[in-house]
Amino acid sequence: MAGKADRAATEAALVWERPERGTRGPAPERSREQLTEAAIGLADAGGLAAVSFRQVARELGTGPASLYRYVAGRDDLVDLMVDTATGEIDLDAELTGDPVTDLVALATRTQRVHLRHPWLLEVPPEALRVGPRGLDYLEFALRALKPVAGLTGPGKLEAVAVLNALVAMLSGVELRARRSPTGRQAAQAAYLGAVAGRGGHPLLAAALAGGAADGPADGAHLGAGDAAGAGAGFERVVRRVLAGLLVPDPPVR
Amino acid sequence: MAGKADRAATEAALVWERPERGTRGPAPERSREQLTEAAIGLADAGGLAAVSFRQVARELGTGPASLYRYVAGRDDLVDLMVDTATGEIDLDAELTGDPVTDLVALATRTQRVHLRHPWLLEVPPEALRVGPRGLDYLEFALRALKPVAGLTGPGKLEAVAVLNALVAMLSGVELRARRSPTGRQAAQAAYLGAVAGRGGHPLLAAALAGGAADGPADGAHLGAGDAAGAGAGFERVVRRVLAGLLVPDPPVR
DNA sequence: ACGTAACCGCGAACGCCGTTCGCAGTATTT
DNA sequence: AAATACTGCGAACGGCGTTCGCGGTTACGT
Repeated sequence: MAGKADRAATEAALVWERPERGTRGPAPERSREQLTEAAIGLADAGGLAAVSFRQVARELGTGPASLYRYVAGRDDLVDLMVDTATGEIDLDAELTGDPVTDLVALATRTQRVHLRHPWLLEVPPEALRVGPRGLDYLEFALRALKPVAGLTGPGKLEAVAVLNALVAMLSGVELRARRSPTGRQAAQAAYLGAVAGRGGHPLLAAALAGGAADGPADGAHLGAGDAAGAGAGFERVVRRVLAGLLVPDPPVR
Repeated sequence: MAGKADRAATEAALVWERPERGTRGPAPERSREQLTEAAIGLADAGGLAAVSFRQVARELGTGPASLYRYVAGRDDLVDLMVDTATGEIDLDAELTGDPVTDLVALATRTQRVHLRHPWLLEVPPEALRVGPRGLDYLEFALRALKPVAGLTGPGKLEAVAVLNALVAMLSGVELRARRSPTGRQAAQAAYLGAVAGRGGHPLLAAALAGGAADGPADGAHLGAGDAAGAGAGFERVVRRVLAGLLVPDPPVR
């Protein structure tokens, strides 16, 4: 009784579980890989918003409806894009055996991918989206975490999640620092400066204006939480966070 | 020469810099606050996607076009929503003087707001969006960070950014753990389990299946990076990360 | 005092979006 | 040879953000 409806509901909800093509009809003229490639191209150029079924279809010389033979909807396409980008992270690096060092290196390689594909930061993190390459990534990170004693399995996964969130955020900072500020961004900076001068937020004003020990810090060229010597600071911040997260016995105070 | 065009380009790009109403015409029948309230109501119920100009207008008994008298576009509305939600974070708490303790407390209060307004996690972090209450929040965080010696001003802002990213991620974990898994989520969990059983990712399989020291960890009830005893673990993780981030001299190795 | 400039409300419309339907054509199974 | 399961895709649906333009209203400039 439940069999059929049950199967229809649970069966193949994710792309990874659906076969790329059936065994019956004519050979498909395109492939998931082609769709993904076209979509990533569009996203690299114009952000995730530029990835519409209509645009992707145009890129491939067909109509939007045709894409549904390869993919169940836009979500599937994004899944494929994310997993493909994840696959660009090099997982062949040798491990030194020191988890912090190895994860910092992994984070650096991950950030490079983020900088190459800024749309990754626009992907809504609501639904998780872990495909085959994502699983390889997790497995690699867990391998790097193997020597850590004080953490349970789920605890290690949580550490990886923290690392990913950290890399994403720092990549966003770096991206905004590189791009010449768009209208909105300039407006935010201006607003921030204006409020800082208004006197109600002295510490914020001080933090924005001064105190850069090593880098240029005129202040206005960066966004809000963005003010930081991002380039060289990346490894430093990641290392510190990981060190704090992985120590067997946390500092008590 | 540049005066007019320049002003038109830079003038009042953000909601906070535009007056709520002019001095000329009839009094507006509604207010930005009402729009914001309606929008937040819709978002609380149906996610950020449920916040459309048409829906908000319907909620207020008018047409979509009318809203443009209060707000320049959807982005402005989201700005208002975020800042209003930020205002729900209590900033009247006494500071103990220990930055880590004070920031952990702040993080906990922030998480409560995230859990009350899950749509906050769906807000694209691309554009920063810091309004008046956001500034108050930053000022408060910087006040808590005042005793920290080894960090420059921008460095402190960076630390706050890390904290926020961390809270957002952990809130997402907590939210997914509470909600009964939707179709997609269940599918992800099933896929994860299937791959774990396939043998190619032994460490991942182990991490998913075992090793929960204190909480229920059957594995399937959680998503991918989500496996963790999230509830009680929140403070622990935040404390560790902050401790690592704020130590004057980072561990060398 | 009064003309006019600036503002409010809003119906109608534009161009985009994701997605569904249905049909003609094609390859495989029975 | 019939049945079956697939492919490609034109047409259409409902929803979206946003713009235009118009009639009515208020306050400023003189």
